[in-house]
Amino acid sequence: MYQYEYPRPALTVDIVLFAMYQQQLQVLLIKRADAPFVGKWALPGGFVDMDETIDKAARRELEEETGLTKVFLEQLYTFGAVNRDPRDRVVSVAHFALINRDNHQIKSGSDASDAKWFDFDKIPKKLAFDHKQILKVAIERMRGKIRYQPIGFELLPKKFTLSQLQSFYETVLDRELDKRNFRKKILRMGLLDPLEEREKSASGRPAQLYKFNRKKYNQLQRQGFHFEI
Amino acid sequence: MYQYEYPRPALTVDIVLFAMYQQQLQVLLIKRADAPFVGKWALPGGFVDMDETIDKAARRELEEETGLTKVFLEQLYTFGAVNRDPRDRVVSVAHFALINRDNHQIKSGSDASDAKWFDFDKIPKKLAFDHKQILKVAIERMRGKIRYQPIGFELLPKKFTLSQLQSFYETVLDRELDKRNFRKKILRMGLLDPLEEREKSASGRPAQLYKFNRKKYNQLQRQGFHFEI
DNA sequence: TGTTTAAGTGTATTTTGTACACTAATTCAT
DNA sequence: ATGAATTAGTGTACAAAATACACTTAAACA
Repeated sequence: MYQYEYPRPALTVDIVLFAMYQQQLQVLLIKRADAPFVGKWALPGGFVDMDETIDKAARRELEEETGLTKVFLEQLYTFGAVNRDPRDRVVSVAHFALINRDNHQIKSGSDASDAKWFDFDKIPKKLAFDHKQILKVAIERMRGKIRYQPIGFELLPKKFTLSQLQSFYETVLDRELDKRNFRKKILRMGLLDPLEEREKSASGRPAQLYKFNRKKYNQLQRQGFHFEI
Repeated sequence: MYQYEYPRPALTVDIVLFAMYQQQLQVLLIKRADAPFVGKWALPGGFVDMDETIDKAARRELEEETGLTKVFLEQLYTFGAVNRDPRDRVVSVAHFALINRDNHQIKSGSDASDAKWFDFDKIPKKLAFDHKQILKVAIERMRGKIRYQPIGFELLPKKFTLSQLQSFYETVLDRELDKRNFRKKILRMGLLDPLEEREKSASGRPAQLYKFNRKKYNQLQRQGFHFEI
C-alpha cells in the first residue's frame, strides 16, 4: 500500500497505432479481458510505472501488448475528464504511433485477449473509456500533420511506389489528388531516391520504387526547408 | 491520508503565459516562496484536484496566481521525466496561454511571493524544475502555430494597427517581413475589419486601426479555408 | 496478338510570392 | 509658420508555384 497526503489520479498511457494496409488506414485495437468494459475494444495502453518516463511507459505497453519495438511514437494529448474511468480518477497521456504492417508483425500479448486491426472507417461505434474521443483527436492530428511533416514514410514500406504514396495521402486526406501534379511536387523536393528495382506487379506496368532520403530531409530542415504537400 | 495499491505520480499543471508588450514577446514567471527552488523563478502552476479536469486545473491555478480569467489556453505537452521534481515523482501537463497585457491586469496572488513579466530573450538562465525545457517547447509550438493559426490576435489589443501585427510576426519568427507584401497577404484574407478610428500616435502618421473578424474566420474555416502567413 | 491494367509524362493558364522606393499625415522643435 | 523627423501607406514587374487536363508505355494474361 502506498500513502499520500493528498489524493492522486492514476496515470496511464494509451496508444493510437496507425498502419496503412491495402489502401486503408487502420488502427490497432485490443479486446479487453478484464473489467471495466470486458469484451469491448480499446486502445492499447496501461499504467505508468514510477521509474519510467511517459514515453518509456508508452513504448513498454505497446511492446507488451503487440510485441512492437522501435515504432514512430509521439505524444498526442492528455485526457483528464473526471469520469473517463468508472472505477477511479485516471488521467491518460494518449500517444500517436505509426508503423507499416509489412515490416512489423503483431504478436498478441499477455495482457490482451485479442488484438485486431480495424479499417479506420469501420471501427466499432462504442469503444471502452473515452477511446472514441481519443481516436477523433488522433485522426485530426494525423490530417493536420501529414501536410507539413513527412510521416507518410513511417506507414509505407521502405521501398514504395509513387502511386502508393499518393494513395496514402488520398486516404488520409479523404480526397483525390492529381497524379501528375502530385508527382511533380513530391519529386521537386528531391527527398525521394529512385531505386534500381521496379515493383513486380500483378498486372499493369511495373512501377519505379523509391525510398525516402531521411538524411537529406534532416539536412534540408536545418536549413529552414519546410516539407509541404 | 490516501492509500493506493500501486504508487502514483503526483499530477500538476504548468502554464507558459505569453504576452506581447512594447514589441517584445514576454512570459510571466513567479518567484517561488517555498521549497524546493525557493527564490527561483518558475512557471505558474500547481496540483490537479481530484474533481476537476486538467483544463480546469490550469485555469484555476492561473487565476489563483495572477487573477486572470478567460484567457486563450491549450495543452502544450506532458512532462514526465522521473526526476524533474527532486522531492517526488511529479508529472506535469504544461499549457500554453496567450493574453494581451492591455486588457488584462496581473494581480500577484497568494501562492506566489512575486510575479513578473520577462522579455523572452532575457529570461534567467536557471529556472525551477524543468521549466527552461518547457519554455523551449512552448516557443517552438508558438513559432509553428503562428504560421497557420490566427493566434496573434490573442496577444494584440482588440484594436490594432497593421504595423503592430507585422511587428508581432517579426518578433516571434525572429526575422523581418516586407511591409507591402505582408499587408497584401493579410488583407487579402478578408479577416480584418478596418475601424472608423485611427491610432493617436506619439509621432508619425496616425495608423488605421483594425479588428480581427473571428466570426468570419470560423465561417471560412468550416469551408476548408486555411489561415497562413 | 490484342485486351486489360496501372505507370508515367508535358504544357498552358492562373495564382501566389517576392523584390523594391516613394508619397502622405502627423508631431515637434525653432 | 515652416521644415525636420517619424511612421503609415501604396503599386508594379518578375519569378515561382499551383492547377487543369489526356495520351503513351510496359507489363500480364487470355
